[in-house]
Amino acid sequence: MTTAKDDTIAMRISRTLADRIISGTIAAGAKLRQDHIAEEFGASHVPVREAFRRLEAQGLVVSEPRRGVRVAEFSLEDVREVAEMRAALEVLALRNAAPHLTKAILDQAEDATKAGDRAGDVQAWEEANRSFHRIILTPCRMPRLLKAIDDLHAASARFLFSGWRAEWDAPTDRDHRAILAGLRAGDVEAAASVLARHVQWVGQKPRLAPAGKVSAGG
Amino acid sequence: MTTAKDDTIAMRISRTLADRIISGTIAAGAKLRQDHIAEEFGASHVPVREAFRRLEAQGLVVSEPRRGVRVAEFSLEDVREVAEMRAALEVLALRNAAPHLTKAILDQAEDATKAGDRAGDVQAWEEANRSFHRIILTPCRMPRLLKAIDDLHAASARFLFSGWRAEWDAPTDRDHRAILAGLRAGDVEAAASVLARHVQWVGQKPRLAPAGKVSAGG
DNA sequence: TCTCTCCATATTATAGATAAATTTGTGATT
DNA sequence: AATCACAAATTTATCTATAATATGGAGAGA
Repeated sequence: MTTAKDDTIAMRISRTLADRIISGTIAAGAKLRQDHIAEEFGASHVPVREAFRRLEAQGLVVSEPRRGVRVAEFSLEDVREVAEMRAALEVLALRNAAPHLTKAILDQAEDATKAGDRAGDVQAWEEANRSFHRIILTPCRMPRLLKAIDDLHAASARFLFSGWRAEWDAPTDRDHRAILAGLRAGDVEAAASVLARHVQWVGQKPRLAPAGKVSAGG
Repeated sequence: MTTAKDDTIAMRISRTLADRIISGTIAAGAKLRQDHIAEEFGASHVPVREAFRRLEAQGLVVSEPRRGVRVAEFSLEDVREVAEMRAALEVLALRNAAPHLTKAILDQAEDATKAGDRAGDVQAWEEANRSFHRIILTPCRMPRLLKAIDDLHAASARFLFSGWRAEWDAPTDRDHRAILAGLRAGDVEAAASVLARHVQWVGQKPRLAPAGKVSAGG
């Protein structure tokens, strides 16, 4: 665990709040009151405010000048927007990563896919999905791009956890395998094409599930 | 002027510092000392810290945990990365903006191009160039995308102002006109293709100019 | 019922205290 | 005599505590 020592309190607060917002623990539109958060973390409001700025930049909260910050609402339009941005940027990343992909990396990605198959709940599946994307894109060696993709991924995950989309597991592993097959065959364009469609899938208009319980199994 | 009243001190500081960094008034690698900046703005260090977080998210400064923040260095690789990201995102924005483009908007964009022709220095030219892109992309109605493009544009401008590239005016107005022609003809793909090449032009390896004086005229 | 004023709550900013890191200076060893 | 190591001091970021400012609502009067 290298989580604790080298980074600032503001970072810790921002990460924790981001997790809560993404997982839906804090609902969209909820007011974030800095005094309460400060008290909860045993800190003062100044690092909390810094955390707010970071979350604002990630698009997870919106800040009205003298009225505080609220968890950002996200409409279906927002989800579609994020999905299209992800598609564009991940394709770019994959094209630049392709020359540096080794068999070992692809094997690692395949492991992540299998972990996704075994996942019992949305959290575990999302974790595996994120891993897959990160593994095949990181070798592009474009740090700014990767950070942008990460932020977009968080926004997507928020949507996923909200329960608007019940069918979270079926088509994805097929896509993952198709991407891997393309990469193994050296057909980067085919892989990129599947990736673009795959990423935008989450932005497709889903059949609205009552969100009560997200079906866990197969 | 609505600049002063409704937004916070941190916003003002962050905007001013961003301008300085982009224009090169503060050199890359320079340390930003919060007490000095606080004193200069007649404020305390807390809003300065908030401004730092915002600049960090924009990629204009890098923050080492207990050692302060420095103006971000940018290598040729970074410039290329930003250019590729801009190309991908601006093409996406243009495709989504196209259905909403009217003749009035395109005329406005043409005016911006002409303003670029008349520009006597890099600042004025960059202003006009930025206007052109903003005018044709804003109708895409994707706020998150537009903000991301804006940040990337700032990073590009930083490179331009640094004097690494002396020839800043020649090919661009031709590109702008080609984009407009494509849009007027309803050929969005052609326009998008020119736009992608146009944006990446700034990322091409330039012939290193001694940066002493950037040639002003045509 | 509408409006104006007053009060309460929460954000924003300031000043001061604490802790960490770099730098400088001194001493010892080669 | 020079260089390396260790320690003290200054500088700088980070955090806490406190004061000021703005906003929203409630209550009273027209």
